Amino acid sequence: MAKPTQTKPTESELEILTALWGLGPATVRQVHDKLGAQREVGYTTVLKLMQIMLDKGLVARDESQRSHVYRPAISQTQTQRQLVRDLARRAFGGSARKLVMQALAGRKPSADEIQEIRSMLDQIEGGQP
Amino acid sequence: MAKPTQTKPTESELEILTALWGLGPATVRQVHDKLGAQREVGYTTVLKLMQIMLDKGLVARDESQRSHVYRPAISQTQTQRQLVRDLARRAFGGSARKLVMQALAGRKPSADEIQEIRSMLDQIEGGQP
DNA sequence: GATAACCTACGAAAAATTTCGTTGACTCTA
DNA sequence: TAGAGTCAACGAAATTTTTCGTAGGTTATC
Repeated sequence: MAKPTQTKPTESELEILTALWGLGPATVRQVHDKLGAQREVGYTTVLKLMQIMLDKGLVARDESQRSHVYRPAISQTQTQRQLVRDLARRAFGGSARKLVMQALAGRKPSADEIQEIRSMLDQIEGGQP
Repeated sequence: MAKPTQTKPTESELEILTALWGLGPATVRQVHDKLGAQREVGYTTVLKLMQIMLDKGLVARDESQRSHVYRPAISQTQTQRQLVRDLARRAFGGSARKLVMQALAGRKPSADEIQEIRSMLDQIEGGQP
């Protein structure tokens, strides 16, 4: 059989993954604190979610300490790309281009950011003549 | 009171909205057929969803015909921006820039598309000196 | 060594979302 | 005008996601 088709994280699970990607390996409490900065959420709620994510294979953990240390088990980049593709499909009729346009239009990127994006475009262009 | 904070469409609701934005005013059947091209889904399921969306104010409808004609009641652009912002927050630690980079990297945009994005960047840059 | 603080596990409720069967009515066609 | 096809309404089940209380154990503190 091929790869078991990566489970798509729910919204809450995604928030936790993002926290973990940002923090690196972390305990439930650390994740809870980080999320708490954004919104109200109980400690055991986060714990339970992370246990569920363990089952699903979204995270892994080190149990050698009393406070288990969790880490992401799926690639940040791959997950992000899947999500972008998904949003493009669901809300932009499949067009990632339109999504990008909208993301750019919706903000007011600084000159630096624009420069960065230009570089990326250059790179794409140059890399695939 | 201010605006009632636009209800965030669920995933299914979003697919329907996208269909409606694409089709223009349309009947349940038309939407159902359009969705059916992408995935399996029952007619009454779509009907029910659209009725719920009517309640939520996500769509409006013209009941003067036997087959009611639905149309989106929220702005495509505004909704898309909100969704992008939301995804940026949940999956990219709040950075729309990273989201854009990922969207660009994840595809292989044609030269035309790249050109289009460049133009957009020019416009942004020029418009806000 | 009692008490407080903290941790995991777990069950289960609560809430949100999705799905579909059934009913009663209207419309078209043979 | 009988029958087939279509439609909206609605209730309710099924499923998924989120939330939290409680129990039982470990560690730190007084």
